[in-house]
Formats: sequence, structure tokens, C-alpha cells
Amino acid sequence: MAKYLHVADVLRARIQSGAYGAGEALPSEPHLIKEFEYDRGTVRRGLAVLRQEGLITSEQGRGVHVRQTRTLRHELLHVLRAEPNNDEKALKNGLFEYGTNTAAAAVRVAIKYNVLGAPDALANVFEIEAGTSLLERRYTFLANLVPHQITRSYLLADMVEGTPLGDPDNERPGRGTHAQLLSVGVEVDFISMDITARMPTPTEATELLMGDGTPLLVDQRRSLAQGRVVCVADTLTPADRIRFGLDLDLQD
Amino acid sequence: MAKYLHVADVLRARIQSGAYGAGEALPSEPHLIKEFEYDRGTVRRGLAVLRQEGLITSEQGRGVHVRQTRTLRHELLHVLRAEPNNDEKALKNGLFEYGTNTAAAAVRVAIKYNVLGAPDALANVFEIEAGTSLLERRYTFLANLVPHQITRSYLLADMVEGTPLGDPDNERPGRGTHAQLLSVGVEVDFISMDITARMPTPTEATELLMGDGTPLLVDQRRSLAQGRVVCVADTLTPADRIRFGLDLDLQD
DNA sequence: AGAGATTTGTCCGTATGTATA
DNA sequence: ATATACATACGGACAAATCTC
Repeated sequence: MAKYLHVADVLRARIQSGAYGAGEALPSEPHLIKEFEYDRGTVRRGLAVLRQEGLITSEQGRGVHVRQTRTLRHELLHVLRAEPNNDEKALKNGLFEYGTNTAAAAVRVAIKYNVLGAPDALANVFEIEAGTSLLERRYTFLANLVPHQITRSYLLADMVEGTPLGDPDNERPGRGTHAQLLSVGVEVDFISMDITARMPTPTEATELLMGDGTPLLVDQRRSLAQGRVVCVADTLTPADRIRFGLDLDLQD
Repeated sequence: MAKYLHVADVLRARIQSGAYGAGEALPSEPHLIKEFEYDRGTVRRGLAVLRQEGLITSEQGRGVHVRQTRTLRHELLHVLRAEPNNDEKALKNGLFEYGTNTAAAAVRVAIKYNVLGAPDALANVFEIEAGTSLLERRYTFLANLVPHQITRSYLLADMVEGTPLGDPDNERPGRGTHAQLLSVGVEVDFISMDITARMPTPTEATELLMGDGTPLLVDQRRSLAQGRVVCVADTLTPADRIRFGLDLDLQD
């Protein structure tokens, strides 16, 4: 077996056994070199393996530490049961705030509007011609000022044009998209979701402040009204901060 | 910016633009060294970045290729709507086969039974004392002889003891666990699911034949009957082969 | 079947840069 | 300011898998 894999195996076992507790520092590179009697490059490759597995973080000047993760449960069908959140406070430039206990703990949402021509992928989903106008709404959710989720939601521009829904100044994220659509006479009667996971692109990783070895949970959601796709929403969430929850009462 | 990141950026852009199509080979290391005029180690680090992003595979002697992924949609609540699969054919040693078109295309399930004392984590979920006997059933699903999913399902041993459910020889995976539980008088009335993603351990990666840069989709499911947890099932699926699907008809 | 070329994998050593304590 | 820590980069050597002729 390769030496760097040996390093990774030994250190991984120690982490999983709790020998190095969560948040604690691992021995420094010079220490590990002395312990294993391998070249520095070899030891570093072993550490790289653990970094890519999401088990450790390494910071220049600070050392290598065991990563600790706690996930928040995010109810998948929240949007269905959502009673409107009236605790909402509009700040400025599409920034909204919820749960006003303390400034740091507040949940915030930043929203950007954008009209674009449908690229091929989206055109296929909507079953429209490529280039047709779509309204893109981009939501960035922050908890404790840390980005936890990015949602890109697309609506047919000619469906919302002239309605309050197409107007950023009327945005009320606490209401939910389906309630918004209902207000313009569109009743969503079917939802199709695809849940996938993949590694983030570098852009996504920096936007969401993700560490190495952290996958992205992706929720691709299509809302239909009378067989027609009326809303497409892609939600990206770092898997080390959020897990999806789904509770089903079978008695109904 | 670091040189190895430059290499990664340039090659990533070419992959995403389609300059190197899916399945095609990238230029060999010597070629890239000549193009970028960097050291071999630097070029290789750039390639390592793309490998961890799941964009490429590299094989000794064969070269580096653009990875292509096609996922199968796996309905999350399949278990609820499942009509019993009577196309089931029992092979031997807990191996079952479905869809008998061709040998290679057949879906197979390998099943192993095991009785163990509940470790702390499971004891907490079941709300029992650690060490209490649990029946572990381990299902490995294979499609085209490739493992696509591993499920570890746990039942209270004293609930199934003496019933057909506790007996490997009576295993009928096509029936589904809930139908099986019903047959011993336990009616599941609530299901709670947690969906997460993480990088696989090396053991999991080899068992599921996963390439680098591929996360694992994890479905942790608890079945309750009258407020009591009666079944815990963890399902591991490679995210490059399977996506979870959830279709909701809102008209009910 | 076999020999050689090609390609990636592993490991060593060394030097320098840069962030943190 | 100094020491410690990790990050990046270069160069060289050999091993192992694959492909080609």
C-alpha cells in the first residue's frame, strides 16, 4: 500500500476513535514526519486525502484541525405548510431579516432580480423556445451572517409581467412563491423534486464559504399548474451545514 | 493566484465549454507541461483539483478523461406506493433477482442478516438501552452487476423473533419492510427521513466502486408505529449514479 | 507472445513564500 | 521581531499499468 495512504489511514482511525477530538489540532507536519519517518510531501499527501474526505481543515500558520459539523434540519416541504412569516423586516436593496432576537443570530435573505433569455437547459424544462424571457430571482439565505443556501428561481416573464410578482419592490419572501403565484391566478397543483449531490464549483465554494471535502446538496424543483411548468427553482446547500428533512404522516 | 489553480481553471473551462467532450481524453501530462511550462508536480496538482471536483478520472497507463455521469431517478417514497414485486426470483445465499430480460441488465439484491447489540447511536434513536439486541439486515442493490446502493436496516430483535420476519430464509425483498412489519402486526404510521450528503469513507468508496470527487447521498429513515421507532434504515447511494426524486400531487 | 513506448502513480529532497501565534 | 506552521514550486528518480507494433 502507498505510504501516503498509510498516513491517511492511521490519522483517520485516530479521528474516528476520538483520539483527536472534534476541533482539536492534529500534530504538526514536522511531528508527523518524525512519527512516520516519511518525506514531507508524502505526509502532506496523506493529509490531503483527509481534507478531501471532509475530516480535517488546514490553515496556514494555524495548523491542522479535526472538522466538526452540525447540520440544521431543513424541512423539504416547508413551502407547502408555510404559514406566512409576518416577522419579516425589510431592510434595503432586497435584504430581509427574520427572527430579530440578536443581530448576529438573525436570518437574512438577500434577493436579486434579473431578466434573461432562457438557455437551452431551462427552455427544455419549461417547454418553451430558447431565448424566451425568464425572470430570475436569486435568494441568498444567511444565518449568523454565514451563507447557508442559494436559490435560483425562474418564472415565465410574460406570466408575471405587470403583476406585483414581477416587481422587486413588492418582494415578500416570507410569503413563499406558491402564495405569490396564487395571487396572480396561478394555482400550483404538482411539484416534482430532484435531489442530488455534487462537489461545488470554485465559485460556489467561495460564495457559500465551503471548506474542502464538502459536497453540495442540490434541490431542483419544478412547480406545475395544469400540466404546465410555471416555476423552476434550484437550491444549493452546503451539506456540512444543512440536512434535508421529510416527515410523513401515513394516517391521512 | 497559484499556478496549479491556473491549470485547473483553464482545463475546467475547456471541459465546461465542451472543448474536451464527455469521455474524451485530456492532453497527456507531458503535453500539459509543454503548454503551461510548469513543473510536472504543479500540473498534476491542477489535475488533482479537477479529480476532486468529480470532473475527470485518471488511470495509470490510460490517461486522463472527462467524466460523464448519468443518474437514475430513485423515487424517495417508492416504499409507500410499492405494489409487491412478484417478478422476484430467489437465487441463493440471500441473492435475489428482478427484471429478467438479460443477465447483465438484471437488478439484483444481496442480503445479509446479523444480530448485534445496539451501539449508542442506534440505542438513542430506538430509545432503548445500549446493547439491546437488534436485527441488522444489509441490502446491496446491483444494477448491471454494479453496486448502486447499500441499505442497512435495523429492527428490534424481540419484535421479530419467532416471526417469519426474523428468518433470512423467508426474506422477500420485493414485499418491502412495511408490508413485512404489517404481517407481524406492526402498522407503521409515521416516517421521518433525513437526507444528507458527505464524502465516502475509503471502505464505502471501494464497496460501491466510486470514483474520486463523488459524494454519497445518504437517506436516514425512521419508521414509527404509535410514537415508537420500529425500524431504522440508512441508505447510501453514489451521487453520480442515482438522484432522489419526489413527486407531489397537491390536489389531494 | 513479446518488446518497447507512453502514461500516470509514488516518493524523495530542497527551496522559498506567507499567514499565524 | 521571531519562531512555527502550512502552501507552493521545482527537479529528479523509479514503479506500474496500458497500449502499440
